[in-house]
Amino acid sequence: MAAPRPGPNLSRIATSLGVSVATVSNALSGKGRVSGQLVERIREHAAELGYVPSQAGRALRTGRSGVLGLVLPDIANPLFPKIAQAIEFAASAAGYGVLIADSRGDVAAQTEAINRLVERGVDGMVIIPRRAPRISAAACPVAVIDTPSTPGNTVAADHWQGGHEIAVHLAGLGHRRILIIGNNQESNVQNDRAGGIRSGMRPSMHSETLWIDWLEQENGSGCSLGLAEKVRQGFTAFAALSDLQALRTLTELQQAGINIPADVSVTGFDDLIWSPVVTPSLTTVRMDMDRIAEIAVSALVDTIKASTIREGMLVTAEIERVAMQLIVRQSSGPANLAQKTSEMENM
Amino acid sequence: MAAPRPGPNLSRIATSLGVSVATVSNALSGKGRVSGQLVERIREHAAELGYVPSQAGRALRTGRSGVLGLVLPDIANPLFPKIAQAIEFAASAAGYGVLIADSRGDVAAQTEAINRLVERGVDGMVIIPRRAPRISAAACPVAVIDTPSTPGNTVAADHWQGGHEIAVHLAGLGHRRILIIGNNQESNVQNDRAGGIRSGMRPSMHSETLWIDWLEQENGSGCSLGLAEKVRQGFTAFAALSDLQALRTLTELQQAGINIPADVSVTGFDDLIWSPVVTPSLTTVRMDMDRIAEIAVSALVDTIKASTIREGMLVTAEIERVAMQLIVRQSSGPANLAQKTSEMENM
DNA sequence: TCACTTTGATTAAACGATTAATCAGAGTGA
DNA sequence: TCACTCTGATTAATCGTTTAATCAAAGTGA
Repeated sequence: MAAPRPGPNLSRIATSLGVSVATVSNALSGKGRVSGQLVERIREHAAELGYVPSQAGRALRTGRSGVLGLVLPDIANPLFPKIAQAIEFAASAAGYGVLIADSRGDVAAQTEAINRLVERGVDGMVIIPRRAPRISAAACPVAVIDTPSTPGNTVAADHWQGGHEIAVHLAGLGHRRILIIGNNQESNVQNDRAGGIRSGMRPSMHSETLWIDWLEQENGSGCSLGLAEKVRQGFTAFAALSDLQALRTLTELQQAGINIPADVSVTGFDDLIWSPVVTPSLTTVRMDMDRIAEIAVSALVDTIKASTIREGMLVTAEIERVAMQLIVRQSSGPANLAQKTSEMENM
Repeated sequence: MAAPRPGPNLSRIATSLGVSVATVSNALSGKGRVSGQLVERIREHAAELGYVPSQAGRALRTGRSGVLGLVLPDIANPLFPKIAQAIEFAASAAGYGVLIADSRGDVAAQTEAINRLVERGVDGMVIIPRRAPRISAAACPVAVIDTPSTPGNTVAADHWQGGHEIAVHLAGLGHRRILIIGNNQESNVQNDRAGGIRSGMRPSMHSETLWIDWLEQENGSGCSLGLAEKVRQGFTAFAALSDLQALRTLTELQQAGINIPADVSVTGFDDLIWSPVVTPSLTTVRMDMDRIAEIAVSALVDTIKASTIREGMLVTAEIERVAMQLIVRQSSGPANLAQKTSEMENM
């Protein structure tokens, strides 16, 4: 009735070679004391038989599952593919598998999702929170990727600096009135990005911030952002806090007959998949997700290896902020101003 | 040195209540023969201690890990969040965890990714292939989600019917010349969608197909699609085979000063995240990923439970095609023709 | 009362790997 | 030759769960 055995196991290899299981285990893991000659014979034979160690057996004995959890409270975020890919890549390079857990945006379900991961015996988890929920200390090491200003953050892109780059870029192009377009004011990430933009503006410049969530609460989702009116008010640059909002901005302006970048400039954040292929292609700022993931995972793995028992704790990394990179494309250009004196100031 | 013990286990509960481990196991699983009274006492005490069964121990004994693998050869596909979310939801409802594996587009790495999953002891896997690579029979049941026309497909959206819906919609609006815009001709999904569109056209209608990959191989990635020229040639409808291409089409036309939907119509596929919020919002066709995932996962789980040993096989489901739903938004409208006789035919 | 079934529990053997402890034999120096 | 250290291997315990086999006691029918 019970499952016979799919593949070969240590003892099969052992009896087949006339040695003990311990020797086989030692030979394959490189621990213990086995003569080089025998090691080679065992390795060869194991490869021949297509031996794959049973994770279950190993996990039971060592107390380590070799699996990390990835918690995404907002899997629908278009940033997700990049994050998932980067984490999966870094984890599998470190010999770990990645178990995903999603709470479909529901904050209450996040705790449940985390518990599910713990029950499955993950050795640690990477959490990408949204709107900074309190990370309830789980029963394993936890690395948080959000933004440097979030308490408990392990590593993240330097969203503030990214915003700064955008502002400096726009200032250099002569823009004086910038409309910052965000989604939700409670997002730490978006706030840092907006703060960074403001910090990079010159004293002579002016900015306003428009939060789409507020607007949609009044006018319904998918409503117009009223950007044509903003153009009339003298805004020449629209700095969205995410490429999704940048796209929305871009198309709304285009539909209103406003030319980009001739009339106004639009910038985004994150360099999402569509950014290079829309017309005009989007000037944006990119986070080095591979590097962030690599730092987060290696910090997590270090903590896992250091802790003798499975205890809950927030992981810290040496480098906790990774610079964002400005990608200048077609959607940003020189400000279309009556008096172009501002360019002079730049020299 | 070795991990002491994080939580309580069966034997701790057993000794604490003065019964045997087997009895505790039976009481908690509802198998064997235990008096109702004792069952209750054991359950209470287990809950009190916060007992969580060790997956490792269970997996070792039963040969089942309770984990499914999700293989995405192209995780960067913007469709991924929806798929991942739906699969994860269906799997966790069925009591399974989801381990992701990605090959970063590299076809060769796909086999390696599958092997990694097998090594981790997944009970089965869901594979979403791209460009129909041969699914090398893995050492476990496999459900394939691609398109009904792919051999070995388990369940998928009815891409053909989705295309048909698009064509009927455009025909009803009076369009006569349709440009189908796809990415890659080798994709089964895109071919089925295109075929569906052609099948829904009336005899009087004409279509051409433009494959972006070809164009980019000549002109570089991110190049113009030359759509303004197509408009001059009399095309009034642009049916993209994915919302990403639809977006590219939309913005290129807008930038050329062509109004949508007044001058021409644009449609997409998949109802991706930006489709409702761009201006004009995108007419598209949506697949019921939740239902597809539910069918795939439950078929997979059935097969897993039926097979005594872990054997490789392609899973089949009762329902293998799920209808797509047309979402009419602002980007499609009546054809702007010189002679509007075509509308008459529709009556 | 005896043979037999039913009930409610226990015993013990796996599953497959890791690893501390042990051991036989060979080599070494005095 | 004796005592000692290495080397290279084996033994056996252990992780936590499941489950077939066993068993004692109680109930049943003749």
